[in-house]
Amino acid sequence: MSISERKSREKEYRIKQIKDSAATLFYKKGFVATTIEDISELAEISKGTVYLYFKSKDDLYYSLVEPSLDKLSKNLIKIAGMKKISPKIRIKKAIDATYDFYVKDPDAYHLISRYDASVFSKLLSRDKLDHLKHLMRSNLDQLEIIVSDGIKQGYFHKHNSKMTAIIFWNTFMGIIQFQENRLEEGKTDYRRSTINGAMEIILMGISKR
Amino acid sequence: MSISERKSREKEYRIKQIKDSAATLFYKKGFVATTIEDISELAEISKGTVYLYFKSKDDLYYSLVEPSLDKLSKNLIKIAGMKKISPKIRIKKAIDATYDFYVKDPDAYHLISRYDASVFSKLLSRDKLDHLKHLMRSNLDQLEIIVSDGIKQGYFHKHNSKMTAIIFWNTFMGIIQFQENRLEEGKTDYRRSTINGAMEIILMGISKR
Amino acid sequence: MSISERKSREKEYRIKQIKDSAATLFYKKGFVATTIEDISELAEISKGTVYLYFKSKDDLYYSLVEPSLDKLSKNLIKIAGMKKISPKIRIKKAIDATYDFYVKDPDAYHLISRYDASVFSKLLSRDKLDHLKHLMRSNLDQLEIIVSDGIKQGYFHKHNSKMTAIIFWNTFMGIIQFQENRLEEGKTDYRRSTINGAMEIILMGISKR
Amino acid sequence: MSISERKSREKEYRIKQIKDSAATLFYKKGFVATTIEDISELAEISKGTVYLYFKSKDDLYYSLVEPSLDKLSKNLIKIAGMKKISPKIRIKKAIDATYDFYVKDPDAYHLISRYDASVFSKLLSRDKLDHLKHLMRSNLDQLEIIVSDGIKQGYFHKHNSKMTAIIFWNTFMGIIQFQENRLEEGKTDYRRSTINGAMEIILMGISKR
DNA sequence: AATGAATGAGATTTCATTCAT
DNA sequence: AATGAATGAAATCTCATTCAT
Repeated sequence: MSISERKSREKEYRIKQIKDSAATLFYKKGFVATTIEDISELAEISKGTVYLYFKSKDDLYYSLVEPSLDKLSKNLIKIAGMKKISPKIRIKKAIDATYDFYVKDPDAYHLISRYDASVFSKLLSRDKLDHLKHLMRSNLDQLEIIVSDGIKQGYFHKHNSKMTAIIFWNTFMGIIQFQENRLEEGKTDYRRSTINGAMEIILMGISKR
Repeated sequence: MSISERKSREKEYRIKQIKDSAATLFYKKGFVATTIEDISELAEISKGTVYLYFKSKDDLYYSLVEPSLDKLSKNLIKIAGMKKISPKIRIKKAIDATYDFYVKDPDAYHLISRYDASVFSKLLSRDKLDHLKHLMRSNLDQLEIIVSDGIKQGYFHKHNSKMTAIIFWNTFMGIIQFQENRLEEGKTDYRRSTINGAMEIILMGISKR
Repeated sequence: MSISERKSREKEYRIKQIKDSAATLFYKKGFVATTIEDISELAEISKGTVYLYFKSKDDLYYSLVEPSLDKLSKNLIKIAGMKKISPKIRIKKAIDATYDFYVKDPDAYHLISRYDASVFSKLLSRDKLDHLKHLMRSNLDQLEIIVSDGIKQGYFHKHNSKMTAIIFWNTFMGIIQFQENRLEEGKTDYRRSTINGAMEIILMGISKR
Repeated sequence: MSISERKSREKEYRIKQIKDSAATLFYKKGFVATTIEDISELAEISKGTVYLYFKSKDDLYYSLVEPSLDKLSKNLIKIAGMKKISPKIRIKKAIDATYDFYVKDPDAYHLISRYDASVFSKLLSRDKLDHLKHLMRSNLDQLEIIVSDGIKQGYFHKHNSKMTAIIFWNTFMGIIQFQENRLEEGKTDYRRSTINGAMEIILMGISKR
């Protein structure tokens, strides 16, 4: 391993350290309540070092949220576009993709699920804010597309497809939140099964027999 | 009217002024971004006066959230207890009560719907926090009771009743949030109709035919 | 004296305290090297109080420089406009006005004479910076007008009037600076007489005999 | 060329690179606003390397100002000492030397002309500060010597020679500053001609006919 | 009871300087 | 000799809370 390779690897590691610490704290205490000092202490570096790698606090937040959200967004777009696959299956795939994203990067998921534009409207630049909003909106759009396909193809009852997408989306978020609270209290992990059950109910509710 | 009566009435009015202003601003800008000065200006009083009636900023927040949440909570408990009425109707009544609460005091509703324990865990005392959690949990519990009754009485399929309650609850919150965003963009108001539609779908999903 | 009168008077006094401290320190150490903490300590108040009366550090600077510079500017405009008075006398009046300004508010004078746009271009808003530049430029313009009149009326040799104005202006500033250094070393005060002498030389240089 | 020779030459070059970059930036943005990083980037070296050759930021500034000022100072001393040449001609020579210095190394000139002891009194050590002051003072002294000779030899009116020197010096600086501002605005370059004109006026003012 | 001036702790951000490689 | 990552002191500014009037 060359020196530059090692340096580059150490740099990557340092960035990961900071991002991990930030994600943990943002999740635990919220964006505003988390200070750069908190982050630097958890990452066991100095305050200045954070600014070596991230232009500002909101830049750090953005760099944490954007790639994960972007990836999920692209996955959902791909799934929504699989027109040959039945809408019911596609819905399940979309749920799987979202759950997968949640399991692989829970911190990022929480940042997204807690996302509250009003908190950041002063801190994030217009561009960044709009981009995040766009991604958030897109996820809902993909679900809507699938539902809409299901209606057109006669699988689902005629419902407002946007509304139906909202039902899926919010139920997902709500169950994760609720089940996590249960987990904290030391109970059995029913996250995946509850999600599945809930999605079944909604699918049942919208499907023709 | 005696002098003390008038004084007492003025005091009540003053407190209402402060609470209204705080609720509006907490909703519009979020808890952290709202300053005591903002609140006092909107209430047309001085900063010091706020502290005459409320111990601290978070005490003000708590006194805003608690009674509203408490009232809704009591309503839902009453509805859940109407064992003679069919679970389907009771669900609808619960939804009506929540929607009513939302329409009559949107600011308070938003405070509740955006309630994020982690943000306040540093600001609110342990008991206050626990009490709020308890009320939030209770609302879900009432929905669960109704669903559970519906299952026992053979109206609904056998599902996890807690999960079903979550579906109702989060769908409600999600639709309000989404439709409000639409309203802000100048579009038609579909809040009530979308709520109704969504609840129908979920009821359809869980009901036997 | 009513309570509000006294309060208002105390407020004025507080503002004066801050301005005086700021002017002293800006002059002694320069704008950048002077911290808000320095100012607040000299004024025997807290940091926060400075921000109670001034929006920002540059706002404080601006509020210090602008009125004084504005007053001088207006005086010079008035003098330049006294077309019935001979240019020679008007030049002397202009010098008197500037010296008067210097004596009455030496701190403001020094802030102006040290004014270096490049230092403030990052700190002062475009508007404020442009306004200050405009005032500085105006002073030179008035001198130019008088010189120009003198040339038209045959009193002065044909010279570039702008250049001649620069000679007057910079000689004034340079002498003050030099003589102040001498004063610091405990020598006799020759400020006024040296200014007079210098102005005589320049007038001699440009006048026809 | 031996290895040590090459090394030494490279070292010289490196130092020149740093100094040039620093001079450019100090002039363009001012001492405080210029960061060591800015300088190292312009010099195309690393931050650490700057500290290999200069003890500190102010040491770099000093090493930039001192030699330039020293050279000008020596030139003026030489000119002032040319007792056989008429004072009028010597004044012109002194102006030429200063203008020459300005044209050949404008960055250094600006560092000197903007030199403000108060800003550096905290940054530079006592001796360094005193030495710079001494050099600045010397330049004025040489002009004074020439003027004084002119008075003694009956060419000039009896004036305070120090004051007359100040007039020359500050007029020079002021004109450069003013004409540079004009140049920035895209106007014609009148620097040299305006300097000449101004010096003529002052000479006229002090000369007997 | 009401005011609002004053406080000062604490947040974000910058940058000269150091030091291990 | 050269690098540039890391440091941490210090600067600006905000705002919940106090308190004299």
